[in-house]
This record gives sequence, structure tokens and C-alpha cells, in this order.
Amino acid sequence: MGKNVTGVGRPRASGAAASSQNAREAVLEAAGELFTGAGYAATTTRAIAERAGLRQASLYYHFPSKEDILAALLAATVRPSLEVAGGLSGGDAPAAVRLWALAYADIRLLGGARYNLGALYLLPEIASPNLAPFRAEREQLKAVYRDLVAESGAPSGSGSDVAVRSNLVFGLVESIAIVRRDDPVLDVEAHAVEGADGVLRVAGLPAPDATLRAAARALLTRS
Amino acid sequence: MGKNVTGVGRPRASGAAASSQNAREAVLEAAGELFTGAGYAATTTRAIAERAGLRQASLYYHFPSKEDILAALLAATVRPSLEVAGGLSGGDAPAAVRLWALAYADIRLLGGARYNLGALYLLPEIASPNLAPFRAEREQLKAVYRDLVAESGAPSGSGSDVAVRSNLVFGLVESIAIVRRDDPVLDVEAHAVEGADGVLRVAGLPAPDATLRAAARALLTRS
DNA sequence: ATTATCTATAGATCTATAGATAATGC
DNA sequence: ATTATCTATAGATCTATAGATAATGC
Repeated sequence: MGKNVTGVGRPRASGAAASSQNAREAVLEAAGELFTGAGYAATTTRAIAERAGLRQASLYYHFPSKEDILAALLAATVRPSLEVAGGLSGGDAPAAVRLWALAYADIRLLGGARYNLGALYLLPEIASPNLAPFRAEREQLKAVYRDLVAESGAPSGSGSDVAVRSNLVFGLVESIAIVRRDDPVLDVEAHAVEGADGVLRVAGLPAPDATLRAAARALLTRS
Repeated sequence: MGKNVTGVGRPRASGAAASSQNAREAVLEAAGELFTGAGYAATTTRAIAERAGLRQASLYYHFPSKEDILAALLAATVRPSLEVAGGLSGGDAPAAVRLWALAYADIRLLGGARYNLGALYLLPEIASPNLAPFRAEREQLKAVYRDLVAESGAPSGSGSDVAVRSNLVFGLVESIAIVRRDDPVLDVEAHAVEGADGVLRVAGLPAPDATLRAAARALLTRS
């Protein structure tokens, strides 16, 4: 269970940096790239191991099963978003400002990660019973959006309700994964600003101005 | 190659309706349900065949490979959207009206299909070289959205450009697949109306009123 | 003695092909 | 003779386990 800083354990067959600093990290990095690119079922444990620089069977020293690798990735992907959401809850800023800030931060997180981490949310495998903890965390995040949409109190024109609007808002944020897959070199910053603007508009709020954006950004740097 | 209306060919092993009216349809139906639910790679040809009421090997009488089943489904899914887009191009209605109509129709098509057909677009396998024809058709549809966003000529506030906005618009429409997966019993009609409203707002246009919506619906029924 | 890897492999698939078979059509 | 299915199986995986091995730590 140690960190293997010096070189405990049998050396790797792939000549490579005998006994890496942290094989677990390398496995997650490799799996992230492959799962998001080719999907979970189409990615073999052999391919993950190869990219991480070890043998297929050696994965099982670090993870009990292939699905546990996915679970670790999903947890690491949703956690930063939940932290942002948590950091916003304490303040006294208007709901519209907090909603803009959360959407902006989420889109940047998903759009700017090393590889297209948001694509993990698109995998059909997240329906697996073993991944219920991840789904619960994602539901938590979605609930924060719903509360912000409700609190921001947009006029309920033409019979629209909070449930429909927050579905659209959450969908708009997560759609960064689809957009990024279609266009891997997109301008993340521009998409995040315009996306957060769009979130407010979809929520039924007036178009945000520079003052609102500045206030939202200030909220984010504060924590 | 005949339709097997009466009962040519060896009867099915699964007692079932000896020599179905149209086995090909049954295979597509089964594959649609399984691919959208469990994904492509995780769905076995055996599972498809079982659900369609024939033996695994018999699939290959109707399709040369598993991937061709997916290709057929993708083609059938994007075609109706392209038809709507084509039907709108000839008119003299304002771009905002056509944009609302297209978004509304697309969301209803994807949201109301027998199973969550939009989830096919989320599959990582659509990157396969063999599925280039589908990707091209989807790009065509996306180009229609882009042209409508450009033509509707929203004020380009805060440096936003057409590319970013049309990415967001297209993402918002397709996000119905994610929303539906999370909430299989959603109100499709309400989501489509509110989603099309959101599309106009994300495009930077003023919030649509009942008159605009009525005009857009009229466009759709006309063709 | 502990750690982190390796080699080898069991057992369970999965796709696609080969060739037989049981209907109808002529 | 043609059609649409079937049975059987080849060949290629794929995940996970068993048990050996080559380092360091004590």
C-alpha cells in the first residue's frame, strides 16, 4: 500500500521507469483517455495497462475490477463541481449570480480537463448498480441547479415550470461533452461565458451584463 | 430478398410467428432498444437476436455485420430531422421562426421516439470510419442550425460569435437524450416548447411570444 | 517480510462463417 | 430453385485469478 517512491516490488517488464512514482495515477490517466474516447465496454484492460506501462494483470493489484477504475474516474470528475457548488451556498449573492458562476465553472472544468471527462457522463454504463454512488453525487449537483433556478424566481411564462427549465439548464451545461467531442479544439473560455449566459436565459432570467459576470467570477476566486 | 409475407424459408426455432412479416424491422427495433440502453459494445448480437425472436447467426442474413445494424439505425434517426430542415428552407418566414420550428421538431422527434434514439448520438462508436455517412448527415443538420443562428442576426454582444452560439444551440437540442435517460417519463411536449424557447434565447434573440410559436407550428404542419 | 510487479492460464464469452434444413414457388 | 432460417463451430478475444519473482526494508 506504500507509495513505492524508491522502487519496491518487481521492476516493470516494459523497461520503463522501473516502478513508477504512482502506478494508480497512470492507470486512471490511461483509462480516462480510453473510456472517454472509445467507451467503457470497448476499452480492454489490456489497452489500459499498455498505455499505463504495465501488464494487464497488474491492474488488479491497484483496482479490484475494471468497473472500479471507472468508478474512481467518475468520482474524481464530479467532485470539483460539487466543491464549487458547496462554496457558493454560503454567500449572500443573488441566485442569478450564483447560477452563472456555477455553470461557468462547470463548463470550464469539463471543457478544460486533460481529456473529455464529461464524456464519462454519456456512457451507458453509469446505469450500473455499482455506480449508484456516482449517480447520487450527480443528482446532488443537479439539485443545486434546480434550487438556483427556483430561487432566481424567473416569471413562469407560458406554463413553464422549474423542473423543465432545470432539466434544460443541466443539459446545456453537460452538452459541453458532446460539443467537445465534435470539435476537440473549441474555445473553452468563450463557450463557458456564452454557455453561462445561455443558462440564465434558459432559466428565464434577463440577459446578464458585465457587472453580473464580474460578480460571479469574484465569487469563484473567493473560495 | 422478398418480403416473406406468407412463410418462405425455414420456420423459426422460437415457435414464434413462423417467418415474421419483416424480420429486418424486428432486428432494428431490438437493436435500438439495446444500443440506446446498454450501448453498442456491451450489446451482443445474441441479445439482439433473442429479442427479435431468431437465432444469433440469422442476423447475418439481414445485415452483413453488427456495425451495419447501428448504421441503419443512425440513418433512420437523423433522416426525419433533415427532412424537417429541408422543408423549412423554402419558406419566407423569419429566421427566428424557422429556428424555433426546427428545434421544437427535433426535440419532439428525439424525445418522443419509441426508445431514447438520441442516445445513439452519444455512443463513442459513431467515430468509427464506417459511420462517416451518418456523421456527414449530422453535420449537415448542424450546418442548418448554424445558418439559422447567423441569419437571425442576433446582436453579437460581448464578442460572442456564431460558432460558439450554434454549438450551444445544437448541444441544447441534443441534450434531450441525456435528460431523457435521467428521467424517462419527462413531459416531452413541455420540454420541446421550453427547449425551443431556450434555443432562441441562447442564440441571443428576444424571448419568443405566442405569435412566433404559432407561426413556427404552422410552418411544420404545412409541409 | 513486504511490496509491486510478472507469466501463464482458466473459463467465459463474442462475431462471423460454413453448411444443413424446412418452408414456399414454379 | 429460392428463401429464410437453423445448428455447429472456428478463431479471437477478454476479465480475473493463481502463483512465481525481483526488488527493497528490517
